[in-house]
Amino acid sequence: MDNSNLGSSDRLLLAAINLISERGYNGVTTQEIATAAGLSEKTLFRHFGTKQKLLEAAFDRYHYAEEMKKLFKEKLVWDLETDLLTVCRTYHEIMNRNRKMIQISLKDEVQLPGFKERTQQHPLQLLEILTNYFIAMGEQGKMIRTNPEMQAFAFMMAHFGAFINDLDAGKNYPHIKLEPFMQESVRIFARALTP
Amino acid sequence: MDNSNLGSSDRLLLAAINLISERGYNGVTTQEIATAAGLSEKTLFRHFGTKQKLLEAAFDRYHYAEEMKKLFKEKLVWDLETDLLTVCRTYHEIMNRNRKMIQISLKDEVQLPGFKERTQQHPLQLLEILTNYFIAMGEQGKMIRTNPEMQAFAFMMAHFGAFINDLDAGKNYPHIKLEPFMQESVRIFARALTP
DNA sequence: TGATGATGTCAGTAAGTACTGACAGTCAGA
DNA sequence: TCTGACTGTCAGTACTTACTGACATCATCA
Repeated sequence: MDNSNLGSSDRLLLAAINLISERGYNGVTTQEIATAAGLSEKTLFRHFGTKQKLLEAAFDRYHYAEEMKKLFKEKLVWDLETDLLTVCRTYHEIMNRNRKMIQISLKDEVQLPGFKERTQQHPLQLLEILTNYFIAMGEQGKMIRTNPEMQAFAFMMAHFGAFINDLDAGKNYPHIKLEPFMQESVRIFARALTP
Repeated sequence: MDNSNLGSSDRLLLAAINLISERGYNGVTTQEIATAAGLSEKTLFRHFGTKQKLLEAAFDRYHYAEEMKKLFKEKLVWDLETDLLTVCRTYHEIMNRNRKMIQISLKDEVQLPGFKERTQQHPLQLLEILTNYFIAMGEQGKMIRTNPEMQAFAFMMAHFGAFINDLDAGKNYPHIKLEPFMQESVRIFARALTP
């Protein structure tokens, strides 16, 4: 990765995220991070003071939140199959942007207060939005009215599972691709939930 | 945990699995493992030689495989809803037994050849079995015949996601319990896949 | 030119940690 | 009672690693 156009802090942050997401916090040395950033270890400490603060800075800078609600409100067209596809496309998009942070949070040897909570904010938000959407669809007679939250949860879990499964560059099930999976899962849920 | 009835090796293995699954390989010292086992560090090295070999021994001893196929062949009754419930119950059972090993494998700082592969053997097996089951059900006219592998994959991913989500003692969605989730997911897939 | 700010080099400290050797204690079984 | 297997203690080695201080370099800009 050539980040020579970026400032030193940014290069260090990116290198830290890359390495830590692959090998874990304790599996990477400050020396390695600095070298990967094309800088000296001394510079790393001049910028961030400690290794822990480097990770905190990376965390503050590269997490994306709050965009979920907006994305949904603007895009839904109140057709179950269409909307489910939008939802899971958006979901995978956001999860992919946060991929490395989620990987770090999964490994999670570090004791960063609020680290896990913040990376897991998105799924929680999505569950709430999707549940409300299912309820509204039920009231419009476009969906069966049985167990909206659990159904939303099941839909989410299917895509969460697929995302986690794909974290290591999709090595588990190499013949299964994301796009057809999204389409089939939407078909299944649409058929099951349509009155 | 009181394992005073077990032999020294077993106590060390159990302590290692517990600690490493929580904090990662590099996050735990041999001293801590020995203390947690109620033994001295020296004894740990007398038994296993190196920290790495301790983990390998734990891995060899506490992974469960090969039982999936048997379990299924004996239990299926060729009714979609019943069988799906059996499948996902068995799945969660096996995943839970392997819980700590899967956690270690997720953190995965260690370079154990074949470690990930072996912990991920079960899902692969299950996908194959479930796909063949879907095909057979289709031939019997008890299921729609469209995309059996992807449908099996979607069902698996839903439960894989739910399992991973539950790994940290179910802290993410505390109000959602496993059993009702299993039932609802089975209902969804049964409704979607029945002709 | 000279000052400033960011960086590199290098030597070094302090702590942690995997791992060893020597020696002693305990306890079951012959 | 003797033996042998197992364990603990303790001191210590060798290596790694987060982090620091002193000093040099270099580009920019007034």
